[in-house]
Amino acid sequence: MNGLTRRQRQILEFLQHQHQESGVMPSFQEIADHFGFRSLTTVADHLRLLRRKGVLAAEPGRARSLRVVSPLQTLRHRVVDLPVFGAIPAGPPEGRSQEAQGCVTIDIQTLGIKPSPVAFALEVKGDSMIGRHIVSGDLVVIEPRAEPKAGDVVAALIDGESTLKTYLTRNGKPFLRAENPRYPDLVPAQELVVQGVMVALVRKRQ
Amino acid sequence: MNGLTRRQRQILEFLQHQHQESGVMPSFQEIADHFGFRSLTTVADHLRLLRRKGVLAAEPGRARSLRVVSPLQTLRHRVVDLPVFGAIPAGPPEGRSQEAQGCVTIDIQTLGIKPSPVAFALEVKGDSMIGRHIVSGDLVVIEPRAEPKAGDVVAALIDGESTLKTYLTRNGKPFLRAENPRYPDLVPAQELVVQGVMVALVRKRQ
DNA sequence: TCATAGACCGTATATCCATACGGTATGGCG
DNA sequence: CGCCATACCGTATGGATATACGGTCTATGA
Repeated sequence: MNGLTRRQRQILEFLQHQHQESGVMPSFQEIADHFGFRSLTTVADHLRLLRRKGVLAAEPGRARSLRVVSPLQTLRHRVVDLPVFGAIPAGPPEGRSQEAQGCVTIDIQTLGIKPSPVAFALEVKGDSMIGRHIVSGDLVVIEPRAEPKAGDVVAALIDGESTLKTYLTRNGKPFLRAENPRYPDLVPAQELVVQGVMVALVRKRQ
Repeated sequence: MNGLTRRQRQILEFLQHQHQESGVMPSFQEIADHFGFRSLTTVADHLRLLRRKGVLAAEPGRARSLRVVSPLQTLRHRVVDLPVFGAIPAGPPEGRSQEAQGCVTIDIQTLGIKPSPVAFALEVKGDSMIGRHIVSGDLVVIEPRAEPKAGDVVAALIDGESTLKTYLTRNGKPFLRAENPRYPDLVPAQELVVQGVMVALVRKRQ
C-alpha cells in the first residue's frame, strides 16, 4: 500500500486524530497508553520507523513536536474560522461570535483575502442574485473592511435583514441592484448600511 | 476592548501564530525567549491571567497543552486538505499528491462530505456549466467514490481532459449534457470515464 | 497616601518527556 | 537453517517543562 505496516498506519491515524481533537500531539506515554504498550521504547521504535519512511517529522528533544508530513503540506496555507450568520443586526457587529449559527473553516489562499478577523459568512436566501450565479443556499464570505467598488457584490442592511446586491454608481451616486429581472429592485443607497463586500462563495450539494 | 491588556493580546497572538506555523504550542521557555523575558514566572503570570479571563485553556502539568479558547471553537469541525488539479489523467489517480497544483483546506461540514481521502478539487475553465451556475474559475470539489445519480454534476474524462457535465439517463442509458445552449454537447457515455461527482464549489473574487 | 493590579526578575523542584541500552518473540525469505 | 525486519518489554537518565515561593518597579485609582 503505502509502504506502511498496519500498526504504523494505526499510529499515524491516531496522531492525526489526536492533533485534530486537542490541538496537541500526544506524548510517547500517551501513545503507549492508547495502544496498551507497557514500554515507551515500543513507541519510540514505531515513530523512528515512521520518520525514516518520511511520513513523520519531529524536532529532537522537543516535547510533543511530532508532525505528520504530507506532500500536500508544502502547499498548505493558514486557515481562518468564519462565523456564519443568517441575518446581521445593524452596525458593526460587536459580540458577533455569540450569535453565530455555524462556522466555516477555510484557508486564506482559497478565500483570496488576508486573514481579516472581522470577516464572516452569510447564507443566501432567494434568487435575487441569480444573474451573478449566486443561488439560494450558497454561503458568501463578506469582508467588512473593503471599500465597495462599482460592480462589487455587497451585503446591505435593508429592513433589519442582510441582503445581497450589486453595488453600482451612476453620476457619482451609488445605488444597489438585484441581479434578477423578476426583482427589478433599484434601491437608493442613502439610508442603507453596506456591511461588506463579497470576497468568496462556498456551495455545497443540497 | 476585549478586557485584555496590550501585552496579553501580544502573547495570545504569538500563541496562535506559532500554533499555525509549527502545529505545536510554544513552551514557557520559548514564549520567554520570544518576548525577551528572563524569567519563566513572567510567562506563567501572563498565562494565568489569560486563563482567568477565559481566553486560554490548559491541562495542568501537560507540556505544550495550551489552547486558545474562542467562541467559534465549539462550532468548529475537522478540516481536510484537497489537492487541486487542472486536468486529471485517466484512471483512479495514484500518486495524486505529486501533481497537485494547489491545496484547498476546508472543514468537512461546509463541504458536506465525510472525510474522504480521495476527494480532490478541480478548477473550472469555460462556461459550459453556466446553466448550473458554475462559472469559469470556480473550484469544484469532486468525490470519486460516489455513484452518480441522474442530475448530478460529474467530472468526466474526455480527450484526456477533465470536463464538467450533468449526468443524466434516458431509457436506462446514461449520457452527459453541457448546461449551456451554446454548447449543445450530448456525449454518449460509453467510452467515457466518470471520475467523480461534484459535492461542493468554492468561488473567490477574481 | 495607601491599595491594587500589571509587568517583570531569580531560584527552586517535582514531574513530564524523549531517548538510549539491552532484551524476547515472531514471521518472511533465500 | 540463518538473517533480517517488525513488534514488543523493562529500566534508566538527562534535559525539558510547568509551576510554586518570594521578590521589585510602576502606573492608576480611591
